[in-house]
Amino acid sequence: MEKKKITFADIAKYTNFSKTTISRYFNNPDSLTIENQETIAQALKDLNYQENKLAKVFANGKSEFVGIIVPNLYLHYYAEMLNQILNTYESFNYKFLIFAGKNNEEAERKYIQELLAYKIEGMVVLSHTIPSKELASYGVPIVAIEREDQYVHSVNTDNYMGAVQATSLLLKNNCDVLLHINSNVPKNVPAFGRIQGFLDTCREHQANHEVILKDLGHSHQEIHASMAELYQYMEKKYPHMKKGIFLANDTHANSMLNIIFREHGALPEEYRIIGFDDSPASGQAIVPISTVGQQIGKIAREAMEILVMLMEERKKRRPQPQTELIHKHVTPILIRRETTD
Amino acid sequence: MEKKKITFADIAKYTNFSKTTISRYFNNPDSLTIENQETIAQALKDLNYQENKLAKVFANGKSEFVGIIVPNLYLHYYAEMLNQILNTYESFNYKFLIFAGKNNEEAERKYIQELLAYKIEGMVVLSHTIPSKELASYGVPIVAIEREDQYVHSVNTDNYMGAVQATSLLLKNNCDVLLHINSNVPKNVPAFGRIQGFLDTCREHQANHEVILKDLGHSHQEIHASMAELYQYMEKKYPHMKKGIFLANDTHANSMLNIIFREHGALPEEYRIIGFDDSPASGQAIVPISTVGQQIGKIAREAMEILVMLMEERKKRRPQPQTELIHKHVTPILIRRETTD
DNA sequence: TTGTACGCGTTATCAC
DNA sequence: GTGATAACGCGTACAA
Repeated sequence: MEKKKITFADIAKYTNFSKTTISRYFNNPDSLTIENQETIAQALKDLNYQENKLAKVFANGKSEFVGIIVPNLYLHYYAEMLNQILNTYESFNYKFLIFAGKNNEEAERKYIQELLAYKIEGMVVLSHTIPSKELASYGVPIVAIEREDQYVHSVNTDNYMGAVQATSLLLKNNCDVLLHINSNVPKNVPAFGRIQGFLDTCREHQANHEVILKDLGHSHQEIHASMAELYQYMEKKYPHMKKGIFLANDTHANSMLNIIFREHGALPEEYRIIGFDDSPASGQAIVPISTVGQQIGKIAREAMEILVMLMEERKKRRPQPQTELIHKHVTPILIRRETTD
Repeated sequence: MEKKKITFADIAKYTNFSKTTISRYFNNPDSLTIENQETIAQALKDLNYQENKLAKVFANGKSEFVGIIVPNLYLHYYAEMLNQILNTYESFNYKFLIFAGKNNEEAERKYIQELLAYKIEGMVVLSHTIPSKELASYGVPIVAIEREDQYVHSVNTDNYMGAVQATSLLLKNNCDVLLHINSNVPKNVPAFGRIQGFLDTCREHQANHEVILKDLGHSHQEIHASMAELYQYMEKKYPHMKKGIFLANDTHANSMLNIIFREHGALPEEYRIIGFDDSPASGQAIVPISTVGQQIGKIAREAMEILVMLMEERKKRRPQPQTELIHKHVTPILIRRETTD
């Protein structure tokens, strides 16, 4: 194990060049003769040089770090989003410093301070706890994904359109009554569009409908219990009617499907179900569940493209600060499987 | 937006102390009088000082960075492991630089070079592509999780014990034949223990058994098709016998369960099923699936504890290099749900 | 095309 | 208890 690390000074001594020339070899190789390039290349091998980006960053101020704050990685949605963001490394070469939030403002503030201390050039925020107004005040380019975004740039799924598609599909299935089951989503988060899209579509088509908003719990057990209760409710309130249920996500949809399926030994014609997210749960359910597929890869890429643009602009000698906020929407894709006709 | 960043020099000027004293305020505050501490604290607020860890790291060489290489975040297992590792930040204060591998040796080598360039103090490797011998040669403390680990420290689930527990449960269920379905796991990766544990337990109890090792595919469709085929195979080969099936993971188990359930409208007594991992899929299946629960949180913590120990040792003036490899095993927990009696 | 000298923001080593 | 000064490894005018 080589204990002493090789620096430009060592290479310079070894090749009889100056440190500057070594530096140029890395940053502007064309300014050296081919011969000298080869000399240095050989020296790097001989000495087994290991580049030191920290020193480089320290000298030129470009850390190439992007900070990410996710609420958790338990939900497939966040894990996959992180995955897709990490994959942009190949295109943009930014490195990612990641913190998993704990639904705790103070903790997340600490994370942000830590990120700033490491001189991140930008930040992608998926966590919901800290208001966008505060985020915007940190003086670092920020792109939010699927959260309240009044004061920061953002990329979101077009939740409204997704809901319209889902609801329309249920209408085409000739359902007698349409139900939307969701939690009490605040109006200022993008996911609220799922409720609004459902309502508008139902009203437009003068369809019999009901929106059920309540805390459905977080653990699987709680969700399952909520769904069981709602099933009983629907059975009583809408007997012998074809019920089209649009659930807020695939986990909920799967839970509801399981309850119905076990009750009937199959999914009866009387129930049509559609979820949201296209999470693995939907495809691997006892009956593959129709869903609205978020284009996670596209969202991640758009977010990074905006962030990179902002970060690059900032590094210019005379930066033109982006004045208007960018709020990009990515249209989700309706995925028809077996829980709808 | 404060454009000019405040440095120790600014604070020193503002307070009429020297830079050294400012540094001491952060690293050894007790060496200052209370009075002076307060003076400096006030100055920090007045000037809105933002610490610069990069400069600190550059000066003292302790980056507090740990590199992580995961194969992907699509599988819940890796996502949750990453989650748990990230959570150790609260305890150890190490920051994580993360790369998602692409099953591509060259790409992962590039990632490792990048990590080394950022002067990571240690590395947690979950990816399988690069041999442990090469990993060990990079001169950085490394802990592997659930992968080939001949030349590096590691923390793994006790796969053998997990398989013994699963198989024993099937035996207690009075199955006439025991089947283990898995892919062709190499002998040198920890997961091979699942096969060995199954075999040893069956032999010990002189139970009728069969191990089916084949490529089951990676996409949900492929897996589903493989399972459908295996179901037909079992129906023919073991008619009217009570079949106890131990599957390599919960995704496979869920797929097999769905096939059986749809065929019979329920899970017949003739089939008993157990998976591995305790992934959400197992609990949320049409019939909650018995499984062997990996203690992901515990594994993550043990891995970081070992890594931290190694990293701290290395920072001492006269480090005592750890000579023997540590291979820690974490016992999994049998989770009995409804697919076994 | 190549070299000199200094700056980046902190810590470490001596002094006082 | 406090201060001056030299590292740390690289980039970057400015010179040659």
